[in-house]
Amino acid sequence: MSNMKEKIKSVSIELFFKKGYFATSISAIARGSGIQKASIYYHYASKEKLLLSILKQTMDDLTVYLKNNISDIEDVELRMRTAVHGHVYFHLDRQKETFIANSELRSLNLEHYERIVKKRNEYELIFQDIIQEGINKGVFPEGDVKILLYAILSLCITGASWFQPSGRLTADEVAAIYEKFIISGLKQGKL
Amino acid sequence: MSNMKEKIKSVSIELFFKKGYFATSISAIARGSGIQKASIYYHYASKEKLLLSILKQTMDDLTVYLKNNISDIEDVELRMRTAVHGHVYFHLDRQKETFIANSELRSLNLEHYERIVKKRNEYELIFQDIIQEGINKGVFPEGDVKILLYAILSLCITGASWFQPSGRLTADEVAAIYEKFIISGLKQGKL
DNA sequence: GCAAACCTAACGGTCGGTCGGTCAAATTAA
DNA sequence: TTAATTTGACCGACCGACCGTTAGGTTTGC
Repeated sequence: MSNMKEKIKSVSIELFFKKGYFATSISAIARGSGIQKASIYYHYASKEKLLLSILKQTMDDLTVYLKNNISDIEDVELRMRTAVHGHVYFHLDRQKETFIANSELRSLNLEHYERIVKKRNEYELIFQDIIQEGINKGVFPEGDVKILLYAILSLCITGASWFQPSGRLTADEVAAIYEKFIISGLKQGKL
Repeated sequence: MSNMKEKIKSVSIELFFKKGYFATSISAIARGSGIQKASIYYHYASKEKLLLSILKQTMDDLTVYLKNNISDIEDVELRMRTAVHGHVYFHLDRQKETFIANSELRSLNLEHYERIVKKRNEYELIFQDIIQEGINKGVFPEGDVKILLYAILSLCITGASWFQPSGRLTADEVAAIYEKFIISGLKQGKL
């Protein structure tokens, strides 16, 4: 993997995050990368393939990260805590990519869209299984698993949109706050 | 206000919601409205003014709705409950406009952007005041007001992105669930 | 000397926006 | 009451700018 290919990707992440996919031109990406726009096509077949490559990598990294985090944790509550913490942390740590992954899905064509959604579903299923197991074992009270799932995931995801790395709280601190908040909510009572 | 002007706006909301602002062309809006694209400019001075008009109206309606809801409620906890419930309900009831208002802010130029952000800040301040008053009066425990605020607002807002009006839950039911969840979280303990 | 990495130049197409004109309905003037 | 004029709503044709993309030539490092 050449340096320039990575450079183009990181410049694209910056611009897609700030302006959005459609509002970002290939020329702007080229300008930011210090090359001519035609040269982009030596590294990426099309603008959409460039976006796809960002989304694909982000989703893959996210899933691997989650699996590694919870793989050898037996206790359901602790597994949930760890999963939430990691979820938040990843979304804050890689704020721009995850924001793009959530806002530019619709910019993909149908085939690519379905490829990414499939990955996202696999990721969500891991969370859903933990919640369900928690309910089955009586650790969490009965509740609407789907609503719980979406509430948890979206709460953490939007955290990424206001979080400022230079702010007074670190990603780990925010993750800890959210972890506590969500576990409280989960154990609180019927949602 | 002519019929066609409203028609153009509602078609735009539909398209901006589905495809995004930049991915929606004036031609497409015209096609959906049953007129030629030149005629759009009889009703709106530019594409961006059209977007601005949607965002402006949505934000104004949202603020009026909130103020009306909580105006004569003395008890802080009840005021917070009502505010949250109304916030969620509005975002579900007018799902598409609120989604656009949150995703297409960056599509505005600086001047228009600041106009809308100012409105949003006013809205958020109402919430923040309720939280702060609750803390002052000891109804809610000490906590980071800003983080609480953003957690609450964003949780409700993202609800609008997965909510399906034809689904098994009504907007009011979802609002009730979120209301309970958030109040629990607020009263739970230090965030 | 060869291939990877980059360039210049240009392509067709679409974009937001403008222009002058049409045409029925409303308004005014006779 | 009718003729003349204005107005509101819209259209078809067109503009320059910019878009993503391609073709083909040039440089650079091994």
